[in-house]
Formats: sequence, structure tokens, C-alpha cells
Amino acid sequence: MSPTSPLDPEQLAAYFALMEVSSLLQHAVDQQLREEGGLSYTQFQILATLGENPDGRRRMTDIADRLVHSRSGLTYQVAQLAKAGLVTRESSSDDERAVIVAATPQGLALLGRVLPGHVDLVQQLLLAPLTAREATVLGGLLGRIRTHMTAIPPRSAAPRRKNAPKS
Amino acid sequence: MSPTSPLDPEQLAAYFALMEVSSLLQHAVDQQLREEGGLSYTQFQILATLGENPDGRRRMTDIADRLVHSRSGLTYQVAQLAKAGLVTRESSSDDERAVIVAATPQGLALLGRVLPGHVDLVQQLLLAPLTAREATVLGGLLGRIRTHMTAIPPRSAAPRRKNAPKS
DNA sequence: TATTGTTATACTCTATAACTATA
DNA sequence: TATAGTTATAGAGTATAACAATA
Repeated sequence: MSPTSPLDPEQLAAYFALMEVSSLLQHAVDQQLREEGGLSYTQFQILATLGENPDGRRRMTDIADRLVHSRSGLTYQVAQLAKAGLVTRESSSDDERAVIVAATPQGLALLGRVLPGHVDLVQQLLLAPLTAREATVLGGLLGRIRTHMTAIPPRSAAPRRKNAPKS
Repeated sequence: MSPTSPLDPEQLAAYFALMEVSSLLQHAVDQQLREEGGLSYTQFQILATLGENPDGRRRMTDIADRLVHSRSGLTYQVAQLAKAGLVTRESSSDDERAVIVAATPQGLALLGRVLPGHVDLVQQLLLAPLTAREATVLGGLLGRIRTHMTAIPPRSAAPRRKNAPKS
């Protein structure tokens, strides 16, 4: 009655190391962002997503799709950013239902101010012990996993989402 | 004024992929654990830590060290587990200050009930797209990073913890 | 009818600081 | 004095469900 093989030690080690490394990294990065910019990691990600676009704008739904959030969670976070004057919200002219989030000059400035320290930290914590080639290998493997995870989301172990509310 | 090189595309890709993969995996795993066992991922980790020991016991501090928590956060989580009858707490006979957390039979039973689905999910989401060799390589790289992160925690970007409460 | 987004609400979790007790 | 752990408290974040408006 075991649908899959029970993970050999090598696989277990990979899993544990992944979880521990990402946990430590998230913690450290979140702290740096709060100290240097008063931003949570989530807020930073939203701002960085906006910064990627040349015009610094993006639809709510597009942001949500990238960052896993529930809609309401994104509304909350964007409201925080707006309160801080880092983004603005306007309704789209194309689709009156849609809301376009735009980074303000202050938002982009803060992003620019926080980014160097962020990059430094990632460099020191995550990449320092790897050669350039190893970093590429790591990125390649994780990239494939990401593709797999986002493509195969049947999530077979937790399939019914709308059928069995369980209680 | 750039203390470190600004991350080439390969490095950036590795960083982003790591964060996205771990985020997706955490989310999926947390959901499975809640559905099948009513456990948060943190609670599962505590229980699993106890399960590792032959006698199913461990000191609070030892758990906290492994799982990054603040003391009070661990107290809270262990209290939740105790409330659910999954662990008990007794003061150590060696050191009257210390508290020993022990998994109850129900706790170990729940762990056993939840583990197969957990392993399956990790297998399907994380490991399926990798060959055995690749999993080993991934684990090796991440293991080295973990060692580095836990050994070098000068956390140079956020050093003073007790000096500058900042406000 | 389906989609976009917000709101209300309730809950989980985390962290800080003050505190107790033992070493 | 230093260490182990708890408590009080307060805040941040998240999710669900109900809702309004547009497509």
C-alpha cells in the first residue's frame, strides 16, 4: 500500500536541506528588508515585480498569479504598500473591473535603496559556497523542478478542492 | 560602492528558483498535513523531531535550536500539540529548569498516519523530475549551503541584535 | 454566467518584554 | 549572574465567504 517508493536517504537529504536552506534564507532576507526598508518579503516581492516592468505597472491578478497569494491577501498587501505611498492603484481603461498597481517614484526609490543589501545577503548566504558552475547546476535543477511543480499541479495528494470541504 | 558583485543571471536564476520551489512545496506540504492530520508544518516538524529520537523525547531548547523558533513561539506550538494530546511536558530530573517534551502514543500514531502522504507529496512534487543522481547532486549542493549558513551566521548584513533595537 | 477585486471576519502565528525559577 | 521556559500582549499576515461591479 505504498504508492511511491519511500525516499532513499539521498532524496531525504535533498528535501531536508532544501527546506532548511530556504527557511534560513527567507528569515535572513526578511529581516534585512524590514530593517533597511520596512518591507516584508512579500511586499518586497510585489514591489520587485512592479519594478521588473518598464512602466512599473501590473494588474492585481497578474501579481497574484506570480506570488501565490489569495486575492484578499494581495489586496491587503497592496493596501499596505499604498498606505506607505509606495504604489498607487487605478482602474484599467481596458477592463473596468481590473485594477492596475503602479510603483510610485518613492516605491522605485525604496526598491533601489534596498536591493543592494538584498543582493549582498543572497550572495553571502546562498551563493558564496558555490562555484559559478555549481550555481548554474543548482539553478538548472531547481528550474526544472519549478517547471514541473507549476505544470503538474494536479497535486494528486490533495486533489479535490471544491468537492470535499471536509467538514 | 558595491561590496559584492551584482549577481549574474545564472545566480539570480538559482536564487529565484530556490525561493519559488520552496514556497510552492511548503504550501503544498502544509496543506496536506492540515488535511490529513490537522497539523501545521511547524507542528509536524516538532513531532517529527521527537519521532527521530528512539525515546520520543527532547528538551525545549534543543527543539528551538533546530527549528529557528523564538522561545515563546515554541512554547506556543508545543502547547497546541499538548492540547491535542500529541505530546506531554515534564521537567527534567537532571536540570529542574529544563522541560522535556515527549511524544505520546497518539502523537507517534498521528505521525505515522501522516508520513506516507507527506513522503508521497515530496516525491511527486520535488523529486519526480530528477534522476537519482541529480537528487544526490542537489542534496549535496544544498547541504553545503546549509553548512555554510549555519556556520557563518555572522549575518553581516544584520549584525547587532542586542545593541540597536532601532527604536 | 464568469471574472475582478474588496470587505468583513476570524484565526494562526510570531515576536518582544517582563517575569519566575533553577544553576 | 546566566540560563530555561512561560506569560501577556500586541501586531502581522492569511484565508474564507459574501459582496459589488464589470465583461
